[in-house]
Amino acid sequence: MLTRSEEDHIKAVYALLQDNDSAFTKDIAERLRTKASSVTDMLKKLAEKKLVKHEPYYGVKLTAKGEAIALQLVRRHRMWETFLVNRLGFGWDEVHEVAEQMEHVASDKLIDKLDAYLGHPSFDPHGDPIPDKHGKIRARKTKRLSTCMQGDSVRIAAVSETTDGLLRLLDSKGLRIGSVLSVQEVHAFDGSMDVKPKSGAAFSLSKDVSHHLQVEAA
Amino acid sequence: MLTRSEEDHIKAVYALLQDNDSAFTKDIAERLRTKASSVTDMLKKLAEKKLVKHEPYYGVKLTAKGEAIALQLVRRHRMWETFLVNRLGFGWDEVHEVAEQMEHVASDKLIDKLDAYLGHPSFDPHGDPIPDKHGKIRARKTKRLSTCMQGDSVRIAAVSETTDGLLRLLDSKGLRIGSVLSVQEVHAFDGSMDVKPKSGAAFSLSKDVSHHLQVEAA
DNA sequence: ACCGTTTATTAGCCATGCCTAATCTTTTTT
DNA sequence: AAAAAAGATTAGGCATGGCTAATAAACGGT
Ligand SMILES: [Mn+2]
Ligand SMILES: [Mn+2]
Ligand SMILES: [Mn+2]
Ligand SMILES: [Mn+2]
Repeated sequence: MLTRSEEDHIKAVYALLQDNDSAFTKDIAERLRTKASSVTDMLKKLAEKKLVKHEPYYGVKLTAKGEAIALQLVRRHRMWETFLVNRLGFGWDEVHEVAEQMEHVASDKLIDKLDAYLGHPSFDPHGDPIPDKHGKIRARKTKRLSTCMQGDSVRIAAVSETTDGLLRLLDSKGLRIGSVLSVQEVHAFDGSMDVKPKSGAAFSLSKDVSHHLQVEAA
Repeated sequence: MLTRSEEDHIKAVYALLQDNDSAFTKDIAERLRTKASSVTDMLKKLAEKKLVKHEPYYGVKLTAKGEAIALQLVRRHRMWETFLVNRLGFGWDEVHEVAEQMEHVASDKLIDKLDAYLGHPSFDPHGDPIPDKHGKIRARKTKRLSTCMQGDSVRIAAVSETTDGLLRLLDSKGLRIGSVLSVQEVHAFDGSMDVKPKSGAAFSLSKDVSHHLQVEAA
């Protein structure tokens, strides 16, 4: 059995490996709001348990076993977020912290039953895919809104960074998963972007925001 | 914020105080599957936090603050059990361990929403009352089936000891919360009891079982 | 009233997970 | 190429929550 801290470290490594092919001590520490030295200690322990491969000074990767655990945690996290939003009526900006705790409840039967109860959802409230019980994730071809060009018409597929501030900002602009936007103009100066929703007036999104929106062709 | 271990100790003290007016180190240790010396350490810590009153060698009681916390934990535990049985379809003999973990998820909003989602249940799947958000428990006048006499007609109100074995035994006899029984005969020799359900043939219950059934007049 | 048994506490140890400060290594800048 | 900066690891310490063994207190039976 893994401790909560071990689980959180594995999940952090997994998350960082989505963007780069090695995860670094400093970034793990930042994600977990802890210190680099603590992370080094934990990486050593996880390496002994054969859950990560740690090349000191050169970063860390997950073993197959470690990745399977990470996927299970991601599954639990996103499943609980879905429950909280779809069943209990939480806002999508309110669920992250609670799911961060619930994901550590250890019971395979619980997650299987929850999965059925929720109707085997494929995506969480932030548009992120929910791995199935074998860890399989449905592949999608998405890109960041910030990489789109003038004239592109796109649908918001997911919000990649789960900070409540960003989610509330999207709420205030009426944006949600599934919203369709056309890119009117991209400003070279600050990377901001003018977009127009299907119905309603165009408005501007900062690069900070567009960078965190995953979109697919509409 | 309390740790999981602190919470479990407070809950154990609360549970023991239901039967006696002081809780003892040995019994707390037994309930938590830990050692008496570990309990002593924890009681000292909880006493410093003003959650218990500990008279060394003479047992421990809860302060008002401690009791409020215990009631909140009991509320969470029973609420999650209700969710697991009523919504996810778990058997009443399968939920204790999982609820033991879920009760430590700290979020008042979560429990309030869950309460509403479940329709403000007053009792958990074992017939135990669920404290309301202020810690109020609906009082009932119940007694152990083992104290009943020949001729008494009673309704099963709660199963006081939550061990899966007992629950499965009750399942096998077709007994559940709300079942009505009449006491046919009490055998002095072993304290066993012949009971007859509303419909069906009479059968015998050992004292071990009747001791753990809380009943009310039918 | 005493003695043995039960129960509780204390003393001392250990693993875990965190920290700061000191010491590498690697990378970047000059 | 050397110096500086950034990043990582190691060394050493601390709080938590366990444990066993030793000791102390309370209780029950004679
Ligand atoms: Mn977590
Ligand atoms: Mn999410
Ligand atoms: Mn618990
Ligand atoms: Mn219960």
